[in-house]
Amino acid sequence: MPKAKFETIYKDLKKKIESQEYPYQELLPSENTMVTIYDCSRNTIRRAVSELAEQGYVQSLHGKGVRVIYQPVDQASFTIGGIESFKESAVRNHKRTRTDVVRFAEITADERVAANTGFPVMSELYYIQRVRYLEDKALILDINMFLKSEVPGLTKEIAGNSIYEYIENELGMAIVTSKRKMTVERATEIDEKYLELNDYNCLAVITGQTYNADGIMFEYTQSRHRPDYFCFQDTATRKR
Amino acid sequence: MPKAKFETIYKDLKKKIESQEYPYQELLPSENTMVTIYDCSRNTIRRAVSELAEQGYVQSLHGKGVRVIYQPVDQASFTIGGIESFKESAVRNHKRTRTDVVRFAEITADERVAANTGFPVMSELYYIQRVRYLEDKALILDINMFLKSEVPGLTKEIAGNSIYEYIENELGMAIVTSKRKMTVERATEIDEKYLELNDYNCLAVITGQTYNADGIMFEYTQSRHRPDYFCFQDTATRKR
DNA sequence: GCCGATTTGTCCGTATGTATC
DNA sequence: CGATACATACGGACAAATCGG
Repeated sequence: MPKAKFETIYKDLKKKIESQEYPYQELLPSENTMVTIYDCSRNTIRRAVSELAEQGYVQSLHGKGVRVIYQPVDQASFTIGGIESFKESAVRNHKRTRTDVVRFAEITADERVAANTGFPVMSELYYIQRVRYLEDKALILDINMFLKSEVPGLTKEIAGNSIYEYIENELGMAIVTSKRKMTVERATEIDEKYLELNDYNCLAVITGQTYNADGIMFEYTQSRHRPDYFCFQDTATRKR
Repeated sequence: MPKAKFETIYKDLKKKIESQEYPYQELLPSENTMVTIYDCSRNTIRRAVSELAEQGYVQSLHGKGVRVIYQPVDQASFTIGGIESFKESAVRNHKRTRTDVVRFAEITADERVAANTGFPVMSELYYIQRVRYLEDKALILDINMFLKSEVPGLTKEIAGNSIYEYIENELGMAIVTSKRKMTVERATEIDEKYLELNDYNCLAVITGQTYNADGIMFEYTQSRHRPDYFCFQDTATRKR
């Protein structure tokens, strides 16, 4: 799958860092050393390393070397700076999951929907509400809208499994960029109906817009999370 | 300030996108065109564009061009995928701010603190609690710990202004990487004492570790936000 | 403090591959 | 098929930071 050279190098380094062959706070081999190890140009090494830096695995220090700053995490967490589906992150954490589709409809975007989601007015959409269970606990209420023209043939059955799997494998569509916004909102009746909130009166809400490889926004999602099982991770680098 | 060529190009493009000279959904000039515009190599252009893609401003489409996917935001928001201080984001949004330092102490990290923060046991630390006001509303309770050896001479007065300004301008230290974790937590008595939570019983909590240019973790922060004024933005790209 | 070796940062020119139109 | 546009890769040059002698 990774036919690009820099990517195989990236993955190899990442694996060695995660297995602590290159431990926390140590320096990676120098770029010139890695050039001979991987038999490639310095630019290719630099590309792989900068990808690692983006993901918060390493930090490069001018004149000194590239230091590993990755520390293994214990807790189940969502998305370390990438796009990952519910199912994928569950598998990564070895958890049992279930999904209930509580609503599946086809709608046309009116003014209000368009303003909220970013879809053009009059877009034909699938509207889906799902409850996500992890180890038999209802943790997430997902509201998805998909552009019918881009994601044709969506069914309730597919929604019960993994929509992303369908989109990528069946439709062969590449998902590229996702813009997300995290807020905390008051619980609604719907939330209380489907999720066990104990006595929390609010939820963590992630709303997102996803673009495909044609630059078309084809998905709007709102993920409403039960507060005590929610964790969102992120790495940032300062722009001078 | 931006002495690097790719960075001036990056900033110029960013400005043109934000001012909608290059509007949403349009294509940027092709790489070869920009090579003649900015009088540089294609690599330099690509570097600038890939930076924009990382920040969610554009998306490049193989064989077609580079599409603008930036949309202006209305709401006051914190950090669009970067490291930004409270003061910086306030200024960016043209808001009036105030900071109350409610606690300023020097402590030594015991086992428990070390385990929570990631500092080594026995580290000498500054411990700071601050309440942040935006337009006279108490929005954030900040708990900071700084490594004394890396951030010497910190005072209550500096904490009342901007610690990052002190670190970067006075100490000349470069802040590079920040790892953050977002969760939602139940409100504590301290939270209720300092923040007006209305009847929210939880808060948005961002905990983070910051590394300087030497790869040393010099800061641990916990930012406890009043839910109704909290927004966190993020852009992700899918790794194939 | 200076000098040289090492290491990362920036930039260029070029070649080739691949997707789009 | 050819032209255009982005993607990957190479090799080389010089700058800037770090470190040891």
